[in-house]
Amino acid sequence: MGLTKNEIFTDEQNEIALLSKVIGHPARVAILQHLFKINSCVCGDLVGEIGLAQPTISQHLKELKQLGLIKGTIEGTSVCYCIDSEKWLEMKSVMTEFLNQDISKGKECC
Amino acid sequence: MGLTKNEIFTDEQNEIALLSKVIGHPARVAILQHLFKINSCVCGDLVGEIGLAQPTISQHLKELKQLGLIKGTIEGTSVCYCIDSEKWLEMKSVMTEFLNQDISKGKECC
DNA sequence: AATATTAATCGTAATATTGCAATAAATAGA
DNA sequence: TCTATTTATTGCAATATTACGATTAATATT
Repeated sequence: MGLTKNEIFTDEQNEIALLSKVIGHPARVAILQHLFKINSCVCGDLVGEIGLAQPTISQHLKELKQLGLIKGTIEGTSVCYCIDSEKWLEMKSVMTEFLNQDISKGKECC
Repeated sequence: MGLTKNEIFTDEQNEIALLSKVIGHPARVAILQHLFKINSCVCGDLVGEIGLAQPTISQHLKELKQLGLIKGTIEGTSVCYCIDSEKWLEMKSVMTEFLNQDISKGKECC
């Protein structure tokens, strides 16, 4: 089938999965890291920075944008992208809560 | 092509992506949450807990196991699964570092 | 031994993802 | 206006993922 049955899961489970899925590709990780590294917008040099073809980068940017993690501004003939800090903090909060679940040692049986 | 070009990315980028990819499905999120919730091993009732068929659950468990996030112990005719706390903490560390990248407001341009 | 129970594996269908060439769209500059 | 530059979109091929029925494997129970 290839179709995830989202309807049987909670909103929280679906949100965690959706956020993680977008991070789940090294090109998108690289794009985000680059945006953090230059600590500003990137206006055009992403294709040179990451080693993928322009349409491929464009597609990854689209996914990041759709989720709201980055925003783009048209700047003449090029487009400037930067992290949407509000959405980033929201993701950080959701993911941190998930990751911080306690592992109690007492009841282990494996 | 459908084939991720892992070789052009750093080990760190690939690790972050790989970890996130496994979390990137609500069934696997639900399995992990359930393991945390019962705070012990789960021996057999996962198919009833999550609403997916037994082979599907088995497949998701396999992926979680392959990454090392859970471990299973054969217990008679059933199998007990629990979080591998060492691996979980490792993932938490990698993901937290990624998520904690600083968003400096000074140089925004979008 | 025969049967029941449980989980893994196999096979398969449907859908999603990745990547890129070709093309289009939009603006800047000559 | 014409051309160059840059990004988005389209179309397509290859591979991956998701889901499940059928089957297998392994152990428990009778």
